Amino acid sequence: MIIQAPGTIRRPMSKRFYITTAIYYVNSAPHIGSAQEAVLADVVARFQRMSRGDAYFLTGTDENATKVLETAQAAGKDPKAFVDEVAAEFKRVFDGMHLSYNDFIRTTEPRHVSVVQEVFRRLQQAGHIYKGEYEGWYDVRTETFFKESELVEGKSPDGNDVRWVKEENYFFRLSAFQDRILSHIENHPDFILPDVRRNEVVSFIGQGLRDACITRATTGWGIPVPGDESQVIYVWFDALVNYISAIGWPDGDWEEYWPADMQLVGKDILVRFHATLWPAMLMGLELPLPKTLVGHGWTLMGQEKISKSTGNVVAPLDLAQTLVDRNACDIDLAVDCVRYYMMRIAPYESDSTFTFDDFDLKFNAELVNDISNGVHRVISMTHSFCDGVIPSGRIDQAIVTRVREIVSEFANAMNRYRVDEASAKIPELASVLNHLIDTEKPWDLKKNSDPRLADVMVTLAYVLRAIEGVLRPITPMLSDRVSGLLNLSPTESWQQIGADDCIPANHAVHKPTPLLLRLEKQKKQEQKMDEQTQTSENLITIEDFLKVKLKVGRVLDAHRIDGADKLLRLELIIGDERRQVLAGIAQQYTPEDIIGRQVVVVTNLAPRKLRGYESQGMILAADAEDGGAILLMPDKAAPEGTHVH
RNA sequence: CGCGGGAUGGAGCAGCCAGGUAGCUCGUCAGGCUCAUAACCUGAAGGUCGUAGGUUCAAAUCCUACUCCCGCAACCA
Repeated sequence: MIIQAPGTIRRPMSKRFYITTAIYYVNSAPHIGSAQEAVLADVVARFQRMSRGDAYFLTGTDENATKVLETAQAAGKDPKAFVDEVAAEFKRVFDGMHLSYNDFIRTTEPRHVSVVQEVFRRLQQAGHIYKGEYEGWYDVRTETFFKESELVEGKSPDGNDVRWVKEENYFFRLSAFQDRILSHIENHPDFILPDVRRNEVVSFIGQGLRDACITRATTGWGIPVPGDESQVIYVWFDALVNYISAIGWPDGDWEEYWPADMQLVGKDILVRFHATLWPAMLMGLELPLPKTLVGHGWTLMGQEKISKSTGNVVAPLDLAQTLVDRNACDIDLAVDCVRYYMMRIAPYESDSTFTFDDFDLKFNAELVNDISNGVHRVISMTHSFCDGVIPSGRIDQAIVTRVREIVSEFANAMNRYRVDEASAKIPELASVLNHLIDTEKPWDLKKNSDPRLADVMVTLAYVLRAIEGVLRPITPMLSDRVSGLLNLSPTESWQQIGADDCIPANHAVHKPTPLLLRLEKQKKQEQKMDEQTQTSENLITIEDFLKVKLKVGRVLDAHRIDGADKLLRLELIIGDERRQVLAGIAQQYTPEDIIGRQVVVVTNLAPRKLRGYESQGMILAADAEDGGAILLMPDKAAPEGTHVH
């Protein structure tokens, strides 16, 4: 959805306000955390369009990772078809969330690929890229490099033969930019926000930057290195370029956009990429750096980080749909309510927490009780006391002052990209409205035919109009409904908010209709059903289970591993087979404890290397409450190698 | 001593950088109102601001040490 926001009709300033999100890795559809970042940027963009008349908002997808190829193949799909599918899903969700992006870039698009290659060429010509070698002791069997210090008696830690191997790659002289980046950070306090993140960046860079290996041997997916088809460009080096490829660099009118005013990314990808590699790349290209990088925190699900593996993913559109299903409102408003909630809990310095209970709470308390009901009160009274016409009267100047104060606090927060702070101003404004109603008691004025009724009613309409305006960047559809009820056109520019003439004299409003309805307490039954659905989705068949080969084994020997305080290296005998298995039980069990004991072993688990040792299986243990492990063992001795079901 | 963040009434948070009566939301209790969606408004109770020292006329805020949590990184196959 490319939205021509009302504000953009006005003549853009010499340089446009350019805002970007990170581009999203196409492993799955956006969850509430990644969508939140995009909504955050959208809110800033919409605010800028209202306040300065213009903003250009870019988002997109990151599609060139080598992993994409594997994921697609695992799903039995052609990689291009796979990324097309996921990118389309991102667009569907972003459109559904009312994002007003001006452009959606995909890193597999030719317009991006050619620019990445051009960036590579220019940096190479300028001497910032050189061909180098990765070299080290290579274990051919496990395809792994080892340092001299990691070798055990001239062999790999697993006992495999190793040989000295060199692999050629291209390197970017990141180290050469270290001091320039540091001094830029020092001279531009707003370059990295918040402060916490800037400190992290400074500390990271201060430890010394190493040149970055920016190419990989090709696997047939990714952007080929110009002039060397045997290699593809490392996915991060490729992805960062999207911010300039999307605006047409090096041709076209990219200077209208660059440098970006605000680049919004998660704290995880700020330090190593957006605040180091990216500025260095730009310096190498002799391009100015973005004005501000914002590294936001995470929204956690309860106590846990949102992740696919723990299954706590909440799809934002599904969350909106639950509001519809619970008869709170229609889908357009439901989406806005999710947007509102996301902004209210938007993490900035620290992480924030999402819970369904908190969502219900803020929905009822703020969106329904304060805002929607406040709107309804004013419109209803206009009808029951003034025949549906806002009379002409004098707006209370004390209220005007208070409203303008809150509106300007909102704007100040938005200009510092503190959308969380800004959105907290909305219930404040609603509270001005509700408080005013209760203190002025229009019903008494009406009963006593007090002429002050007109003044009060127009003041109420004035506050309502301001709420409509301030809500607009966050909840555009809800704002439309409010201006609709007021029978006024949407507030277009920020300067109109709280203006003296924002309510026409003797203005007829529409009939009151509640916008949002309260949510009843989620019944326990429903929650139970949710749980059941989840479990049934997680059920496996007996065939699935039988894929896991479990056998009884005995611990022949056990050793601690230097530098590892949780891991034990166990020598197991399983039937006539011997295996080395690593287990994270060292804090509960000493080697002496378990030598000679029988354990249950998963024998067909793919081997994995830990601390330089290969683990060829997994022993079963229960999770103790304190996070420790409780080993499972046969009730009575069973011959080693016995199958377990 | 791997890096970083945090500890503030029952819950979730702000205040700390630029020391000076401890604030917000939710919850609880009491009252009010009736325009409105059992919504709204007012008031009250509830905190020795993790612990121990220090600096200062004055410390939630600055300094030191300690305890406990949480991210990341790893060593949770």
